[in-house]
Amino acid sequence: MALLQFAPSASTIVPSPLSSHIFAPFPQSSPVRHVGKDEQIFIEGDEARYFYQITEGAVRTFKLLSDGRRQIDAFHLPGDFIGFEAGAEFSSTAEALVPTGLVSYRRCRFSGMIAQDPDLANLMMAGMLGAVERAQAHMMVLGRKTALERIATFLGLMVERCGGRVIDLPMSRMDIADHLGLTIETVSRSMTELERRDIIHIPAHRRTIFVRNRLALADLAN
Amino acid sequence: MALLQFAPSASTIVPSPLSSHIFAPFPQSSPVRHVGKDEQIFIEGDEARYFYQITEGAVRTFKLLSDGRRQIDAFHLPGDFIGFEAGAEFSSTAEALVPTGLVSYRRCRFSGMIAQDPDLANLMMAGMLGAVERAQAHMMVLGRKTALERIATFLGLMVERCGGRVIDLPMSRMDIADHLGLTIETVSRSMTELERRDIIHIPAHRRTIFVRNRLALADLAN
DNA sequence: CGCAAGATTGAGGTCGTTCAAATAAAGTGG
DNA sequence: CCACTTTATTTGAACGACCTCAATCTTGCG
Repeated sequence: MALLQFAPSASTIVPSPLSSHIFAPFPQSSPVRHVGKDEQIFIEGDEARYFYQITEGAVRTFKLLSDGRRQIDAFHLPGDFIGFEAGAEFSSTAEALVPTGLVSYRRCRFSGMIAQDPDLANLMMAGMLGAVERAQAHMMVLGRKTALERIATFLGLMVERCGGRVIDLPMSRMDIADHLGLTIETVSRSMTELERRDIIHIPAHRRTIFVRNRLALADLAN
Repeated sequence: MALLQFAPSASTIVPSPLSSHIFAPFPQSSPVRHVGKDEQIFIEGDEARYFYQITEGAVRTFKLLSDGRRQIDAFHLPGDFIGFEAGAEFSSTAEALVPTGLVSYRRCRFSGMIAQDPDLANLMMAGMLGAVERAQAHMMVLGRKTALERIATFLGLMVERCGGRVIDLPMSRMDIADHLGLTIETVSRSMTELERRDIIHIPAHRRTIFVRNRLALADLAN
C-alpha cells in the first residue's frame, strides 16, 4: 500500500518555492554545506560516495559532449535529492545556480538509513519515480515541441513550482537554452514573442517574469 | 551496502537479446499473458492498478500531444519492468512492437512482495535508477545531437543490447523517428549515409542491420 | 561613470522537414 | 506460383524553423 501513498514528485512533497525555504533534513545527515554560485557539487565520472539533498538555493545537473555541447537534465530546488546513482560513478555534473545549501549522505549508509526511517525510503522512491516522469515529459519537449512551445512549457512548469504568477528565474538564458535544446538567441526571441502576445511581461531585470495569461501559456505548452 | 551492488541497469542484469529469451518471473506473478503486434498493454491516463514485466518480445512506451505528435520514451525488452508509476495513473501508453509475453503484478501488493523478496526490491530499484540514467542520456540525444549522431547512438545502443554485430530491429522507421525526434525520411537518409560510409550494411529486408565498424559508430555517437 | 557580462535584435545560412514520387517488400486471393 | 494490392522504405526537390554570426542594448558592479 505504501506505493499508493507516494506523492507525484519530490517537488510536490516539499513545495519548494524558488525563494529560500526552511527545510528539515533527515537524521544521519551531515551539517549543511554551502556552495557559491557556479561552484561544482559533483562531477560526471567521479566516484559517487555521497548523495545530496538541497536545503536552499538551486542546482543544475548536466552532461557534456566531447566538443562542449551541453544538455541540462534538470534544475533542482530545495527538498530534491541529487547524485543518487545507479552505477559507481556520477552520471552527470551538478553546479549551484545561486548560493546553495546542501546536506550530504554517505551512499554506503543508505541501507541502514532506510531501515531506520521508512519515510526516507518512501521519499527517495517517490523522488526517483518523479524524476523518471519529469524526464519523460522533458523528452516530449526536446523531441517534438517547437521553440515557442518549449519556452511555454518551461515557464508553465516554473510558475507551477513558484506558486503565484511571478517567476524569479535563478538561471541564465544560456542555462535555459541548454535545458530546452535551443540557443540563447531563440530563447530570447521566443520570450519576446510571448511578451508581444501579452502572455507574459518581462521587467527590466530580465530574470523576473510576470505571467499575464496562464491559460494561454498552458495552451501553447500543449 | 545493497545499493552498491546494483547493476548499472535492468538490461544489464538480464542481458535481454532482442531474440526471444528465457525468463523466470518472480513469485506472486500472474500467468504469462500474450499480446499481439501493435496491441496496447496500458494507456496513458488509465488507473495504474498493475505493473508488468516483459518475458518475451518488445514494447514501446510513448506519449502523445493533442495534435498527434508522438514521443517514444523507450523500447523495452525481456526482463524490463513497465508501468511502474509515481502517480495513480499511467503516464504513458505501452504497445507491443512484436508478439509479446508479459507477467503482471498488482501494484497494491508491491510492499508485501518486496518484504518477501529482497531481490525484487533491488531489481526494481536498479531498474528505476537505470531508467533515469537512460532517460538522461536520451535527453542529450534529443537536445543536442545531429540526425546522424542520433542514429549512430541508437544503433550503438541496440548493438550493445543484442550482443554481436547484427541488429534485428523490432520497430519500424516511424518508431525510430518518434524515438529520436526525427522524421522517417531523415531516419532513412541517415541510415543510407552510414551505409555509404561503410559503417553499417542493410540487407534487403531493411529490419536487419550489420555493423561493419563499431568504432566508427561509437565515434559518431560521441 | 566606465567596463564587463548578459540579453536582445537583425541578417543570412543550414539542417532537417515537408510534400511528392518512386521503389521495394509483404501480404492476398485466384 | 503468380498478378494485384497494400504498406513500408527510400529518394528527390523545395521550404522553413532554428542556428550562426554580428551588432546593439541593458544591467550590474567596481
